Amino acid sequence: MGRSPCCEKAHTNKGAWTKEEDDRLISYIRAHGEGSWRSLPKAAGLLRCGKSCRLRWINYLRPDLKRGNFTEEEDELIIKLHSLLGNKWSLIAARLPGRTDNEIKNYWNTHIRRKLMSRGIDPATHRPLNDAENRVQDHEVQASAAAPNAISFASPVSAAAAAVKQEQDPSITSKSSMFGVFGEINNKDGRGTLLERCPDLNLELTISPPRLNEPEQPFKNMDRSLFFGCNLGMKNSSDYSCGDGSDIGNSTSSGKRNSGSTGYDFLGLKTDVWDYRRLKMK
DNA sequence: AAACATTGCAACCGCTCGACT
DNA sequence: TAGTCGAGCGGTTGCAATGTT
Repeated sequence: MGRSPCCEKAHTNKGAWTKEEDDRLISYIRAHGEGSWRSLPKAAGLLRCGKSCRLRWINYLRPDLKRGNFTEEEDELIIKLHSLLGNKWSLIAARLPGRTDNEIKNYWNTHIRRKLMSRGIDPATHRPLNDAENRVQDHEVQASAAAPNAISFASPVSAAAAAVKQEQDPSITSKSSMFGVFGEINNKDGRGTLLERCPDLNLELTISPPRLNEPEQPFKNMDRSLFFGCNLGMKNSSDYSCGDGSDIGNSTSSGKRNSGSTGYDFLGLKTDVWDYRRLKMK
């Protein structure tokens, strides 16, 4: 038995929204609030899919949206956030009040990409376009790590695939870390590029400790658990080391282990593993 | 003025995840 | 434990607006 469709497609409108539909949606949400998108269209008298209503509200009708052109400051902030987060548009949007993920995504694809290209910067990697030396060879890494030195939120599947690849091919280094933090810090002392690149950027990430009793062998449970173990490429620095989870899976460890500890010390918080899903923007 | 090409963005689609039963 | 639902996300598409020839 398959999952039921989100709406009866035969009886729903598609395409551009009319003024009347907008008014209906606005007045319904004003009266009843957001949520229950599945039942909303019927209750509001709209011949639309609930998903479509949600999108229309979030991306266009919400009263707190900031319309109009992006400012230069917003441009730069988006670039910085993208260099750190990759194509995590919702996370980027969370740092830009009044802007939506869809809007930022479109803006990135139409304006900022071109802007970076004109500066000679690869928008995918945030490195100079002719910086061949820095090209990452592993395809899996390229697909999931939009930005070297960036935190990647690779899927468990691709992470597992990377792990298998790494086991099969020892030449694949920690750059293709299965646990989703890619790239290396290229500073001579091996410290802090990630933070130094954007010293004025306040991400205010809320990081919670890992769940207790996290499975010790993540491979057995990879579809349910993605570990945000990481070394941030700072494997030679005791200041920035943290779990990359590789020892858990008996793979090559690329993280520096704190002596006498059962885990790594990420930002001073000792832990075995991190779950990126618990990383939330304030 | 017309035809064609390009751009920008709203909307859709498919997928994933957490919650619930 | 497995199935289902509701919600959210990122990639892609379609089309109107605009620019160019």
